[in-house]
Formats: sequence, structure tokens, C-alpha cells
Amino acid sequence: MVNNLYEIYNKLFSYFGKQNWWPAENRFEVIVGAILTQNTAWKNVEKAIARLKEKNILSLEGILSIDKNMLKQLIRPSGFYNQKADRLKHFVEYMDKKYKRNLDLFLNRNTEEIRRELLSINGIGFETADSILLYAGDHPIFVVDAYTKRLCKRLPLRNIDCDNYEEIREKFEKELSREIGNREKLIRLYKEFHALIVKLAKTYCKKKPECKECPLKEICSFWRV
DNA sequence: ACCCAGGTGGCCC
DNA sequence: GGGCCACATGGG
Repeated sequence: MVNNLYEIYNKLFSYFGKQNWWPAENRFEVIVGAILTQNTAWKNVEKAIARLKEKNILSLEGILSIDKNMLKQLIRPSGFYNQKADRLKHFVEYMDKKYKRNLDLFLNRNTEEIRRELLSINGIGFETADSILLYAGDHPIFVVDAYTKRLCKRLPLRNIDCDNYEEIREKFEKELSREIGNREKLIRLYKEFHALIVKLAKTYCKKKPECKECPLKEICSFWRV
């Protein structure tokens, strides 16, 4: 019986291999992707990002200077484009006013401070903030998403509310950091683990018949019910 | 014609 | 403090 998160990571890694997340050319692109992918299929985000690149405005200055209605039209394929245009504008205006348009100045500080600040920006919740911290800022924060919650509900984890974002994040961080002492290695593991959970969910967690191929079939409660 | 996707915030009780 | 709901597009 396996009920240790590091073992689950190892099972997923041996089965699926390296995922190399986050797919982006630079920090700013990670942040834009994190906002655009809110409750949206990544395929649609790719289209929106490609359109921003075509117009040469996928940069802090670019998003800052483009007309908001123009921005809405460009990110249209990623859905919720009215609020997402507002959220992108919010973020870059904040960086403009408080950090001289310098992302490094913003991200190279104490993790908890950045996290609090990100969460105070309208349109950035737990998952978006933590994706930015981990994948754009290289901070040791574990990203929890709907798939992670679903996985937790199906695994034999004790004493934990699987709908509570912070509880799950703290559990993963506590257990994994106990196994991995080296900070850089831990960050790499967090990046891969989150990506592997997404990969697992997309591949095997939709229909029950898929479960017999799943690398976690022995411990997952889903297919047995 | 549904249902889902790498969420978030606002409103209501 | 928890349960709904709107937000929008594209693919199965």
C-alpha cells in the first residue's frame, strides 16, 4: 500500500516521464498564460498567446500600451476575455506603478510577501498566484488545481479536507520538503509533480475504463467504486 | 445538445 | 462562512 506523496510522484514520473512545465519562453509569458488559463483549456490559451506574439505585444510594455478593446479581441480564443483583459491590464499597471516595470524586482523577494501581494491583486487567486510563484519566480510553492483536489479525494489521505486549497498545499509541501532537502531540487520536483497530475488527469481520470491502464490504479479509489 | 477545461470574485443567506 | 452564479471560447 502506497500512501506517501513522494512515492506517488515517483510512480507518475516513471510512467509519464519529464513534462518540462511551464511551456513558455520567459517569465512574463508564464504570468500571461497563468491568467489566461483560468478555467480554460490550454489549447485555447495557446491560440491567444500566439495572437499576442504575432502583434508583438507579449511583453509588459506591450500589454501596458495596447488599447484594452484591442487586447480583448486578441485574447478572445481563451474565453472570458472581458475579465481576462482587465486582469492582464491590472497586473501590468501594478508592475508599472510599484516595480518600475521590472519583474525581477517584484519576484526576487521573500516568498510569503510576494504571495500576499499577488493575492491582493484582483483576478489573481490561489492557483494563479502559486503558478506565478513557482513557474515564473522559482519559489518553492506547490500548485494545487482542480485535478489535485480530485486526486486527493481518490487517494487514501488522512486528516485532510480535500476541498481546502491551503490544506492540500501545506500537506504536499510538508511531506515533499521532508523528503527533499535541496531547495533547487524541491522546486524542480514541485514543477514536475503538478504537471504530472495534470497529465494523469487528462490521460486516465475521465472515464472508468481508462483506469486499468493508470499507474495509480492500486491506490486510487475511483475505479473500484 | 450537451459537458468540460491547468479559476476567480461577487452576492446571498 | 459556505453554496451558487457569471464569465466565453473551442473541442469532444
